[in-house]
Amino acid sequence: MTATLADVAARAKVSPATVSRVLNGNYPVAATTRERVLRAVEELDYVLNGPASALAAATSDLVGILVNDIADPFFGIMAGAVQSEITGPGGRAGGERLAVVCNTGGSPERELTYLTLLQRQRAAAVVLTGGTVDSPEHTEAMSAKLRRLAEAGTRVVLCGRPPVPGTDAVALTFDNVRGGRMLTEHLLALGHRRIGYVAGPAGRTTTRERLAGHRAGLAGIGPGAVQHGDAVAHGGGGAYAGAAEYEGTANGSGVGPGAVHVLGIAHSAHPAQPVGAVDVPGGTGGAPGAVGGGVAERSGGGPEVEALVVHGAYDRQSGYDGAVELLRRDPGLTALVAANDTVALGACAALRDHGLRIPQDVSVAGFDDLPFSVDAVPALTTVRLPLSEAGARAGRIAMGREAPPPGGIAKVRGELMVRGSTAAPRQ
Amino acid sequence: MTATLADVAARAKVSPATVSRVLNGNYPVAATTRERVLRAVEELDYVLNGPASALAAATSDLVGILVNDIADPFFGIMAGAVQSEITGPGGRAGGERLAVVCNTGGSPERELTYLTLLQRQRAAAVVLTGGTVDSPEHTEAMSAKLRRLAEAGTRVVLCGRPPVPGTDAVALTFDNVRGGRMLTEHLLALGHRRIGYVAGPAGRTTTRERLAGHRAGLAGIGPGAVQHGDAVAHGGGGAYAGAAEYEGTANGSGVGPGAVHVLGIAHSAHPAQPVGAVDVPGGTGGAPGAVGGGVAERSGGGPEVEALVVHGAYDRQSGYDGAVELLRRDPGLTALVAANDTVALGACAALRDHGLRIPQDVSVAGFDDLPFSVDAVPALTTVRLPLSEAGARAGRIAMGREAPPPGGIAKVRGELMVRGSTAAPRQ
DNA sequence: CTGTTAGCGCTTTCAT
DNA sequence: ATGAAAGCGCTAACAG
Repeated sequence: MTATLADVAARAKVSPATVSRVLNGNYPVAATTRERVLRAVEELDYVLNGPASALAAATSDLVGILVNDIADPFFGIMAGAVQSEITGPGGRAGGERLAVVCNTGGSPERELTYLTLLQRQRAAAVVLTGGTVDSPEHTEAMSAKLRRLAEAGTRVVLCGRPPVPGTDAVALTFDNVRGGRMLTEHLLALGHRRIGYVAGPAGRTTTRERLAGHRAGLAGIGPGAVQHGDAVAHGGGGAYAGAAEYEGTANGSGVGPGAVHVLGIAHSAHPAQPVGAVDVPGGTGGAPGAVGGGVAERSGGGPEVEALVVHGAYDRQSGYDGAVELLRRDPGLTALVAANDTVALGACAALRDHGLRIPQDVSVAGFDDLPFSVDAVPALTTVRLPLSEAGARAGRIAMGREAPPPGGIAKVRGELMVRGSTAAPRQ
Repeated sequence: MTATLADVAARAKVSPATVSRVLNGNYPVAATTRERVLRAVEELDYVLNGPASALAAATSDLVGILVNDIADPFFGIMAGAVQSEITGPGGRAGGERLAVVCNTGGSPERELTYLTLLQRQRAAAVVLTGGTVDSPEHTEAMSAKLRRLAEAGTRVVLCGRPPVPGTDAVALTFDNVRGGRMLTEHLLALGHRRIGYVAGPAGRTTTRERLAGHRAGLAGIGPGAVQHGDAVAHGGGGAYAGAAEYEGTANGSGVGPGAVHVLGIAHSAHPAQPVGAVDVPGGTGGAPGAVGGGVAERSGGGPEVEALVVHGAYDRQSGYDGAVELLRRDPGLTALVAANDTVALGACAALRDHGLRIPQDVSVAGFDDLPFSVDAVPALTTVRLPLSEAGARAGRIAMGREAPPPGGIAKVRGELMVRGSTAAPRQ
């Protein structure tokens, strides 16, 4: 019923091979012949059979993009950027490449399943975005799977995810540790000493990294401990650049024009009143990225700082619940750091519902700098991640249009955006 | 290099046919044989060749999802919902179906191109989300393309998009007209008479529909003109149900428990000072969904109401620019309706930058009720669209797991969410 | 520059 | 319940 290449060949009075050559355009064909073929294609309304083409050529036009949750702009922005780069001529028969977006919900099993499915499709490339479950088993399984994909000729790029040992998958990782640290150091510099932290789901790389940054900040670890000067003023879009000890390949957009270099000055912290982390009751059900959620952990903030940490999903509800819980644990806290902007918004809502003003009573900080964050009232202090740029770069690398970073790993930095939601604590 | 079905067959000492049958599981195979085959698959780390399978079986596991902008949660939410429904066993060899998300950027050409690409892949189904360019040419081209896809066995479902005449594609359309009207009637009922409207890009279905609703509201057209009672109170999540004259299949989530039936009462509008629509200068460049943007149109609000309409892209910047422009045209306006929530947020920012308070000085309303809208300060009055439910339904229909609505067309209603951003005008 | 000839790896009658 | 064999529609050597 549907026209085939042979039909076109017959109508154009050429061989199937010639039609194929015209369509793929990678082979010299006489202009007049090409004309004839193209006309036949038109007349027959012929559309190439993708599977047949892929089978014969042993390659496909499909590019897989793994995301935890496509409804979350964090992933949507990256996926869109990847997609914009894989697009354009280059696929078979002059066609474009198609993005297969796989929603894993953060589940390790689904990640693996989708990878198999993409392998089955003989995907040209696969881009894995965002964090993942942080366990040796999953890492091992992932490693094996990615190795197999690579063997089969599929290019693998990680975007916003830690490198996978044992593979040569290119990794564009976000420097979450540094970002988390900048945020907390910013708050410490403002004078905050009782800082709550609404973390993401336990057992995930992003959660762990950001939390580690927070703790490093609290502990005033190393020469990088900072004190802000002018950049502390809120309301603007102040930029922050870490000191030189932060290694890693910097992403081009990491440092704004108003960058402020900071010095290593240790903080005297509030006398400790150690508090173990608690989980947010409820609120994490069914949320994408909600994994585990029952793991309590001890604060690593050292004896001089008070640590208040709760875990929850990467969603608004968890932010709300987490803030409520933290307020219960320490009604005197003066600042809240959230796992990301969405969580921060939820936390803001909880604070308001408790009659607390932001930032007069409690400062709030997020992470990611999603588009809506600047429109929060007050605008959210956060760490801007160059999601779009990173996604685009991942896409180009996946297409072989850009050389991978040296060593196959690039650490992409975020930029501290100091805005209205953080200020010095009262009195 | 990669193992093939034949390799598995050899190792399991059966014929390729048997391996195929085991893998696809739609055929009786002796338990012991199956065991043997499965073990061979394991041992060889065999992964089915998708293209070969699709070629032989003449079907694929791919489902296309067309979106204007995957980075926009409006589309992300729908795409995610579609994806969650097409997932699960049912594809070839027990594998799942894969979602091919195509970012059209709102471009008609790209819509058509992607449809061809999906046809080439012999996609099992295609779901087209959101509005599109509203021209006879594009509709005609679309119609032809969809017809051809349907002929080739691809199921086509429209989600949040008007039906395409000449096709039997199932359409789940949003009742944007009604939503737009509810919003404007809500403002009129509050006492507003000088209402600005920041519309989407000219020439798009969604823009046209929402604007038509706005104008219908202004004109107090027909028996459906409304006056709100208790539901007007802001701050809550009041629900609104239109009068019975609204035909169309109602979506289950369209009407909340607190629905208020309204009566046909005409509004006396402010003496007219007709103002033609103007375009937002700049700000629409490169934005997804930005199409045209240079088309001026006359107000259709009738002689008794003052119409202030500007067009722009569906993004924050357009909202900002649009509000600035409207304020310039009429510094005395008391309310602003935006094309969607994102645009509304931009408008809010502009108002604040002009020293205007929301809602005391100017009321603002959006459309869609995206997740962040409730966290705006004040929370945004808007029309909630059941994006997730609609997407899920579209997915099920595309999979043949749910019967299409009678006539192949269902009108999905939005729900008016009255919140803090709208109030009675001053004095 | 164009035609011929083999497959690519799998599914599916049709036998047995 | 299993095997044999004939393609599915296209590409890619290899001739010419």
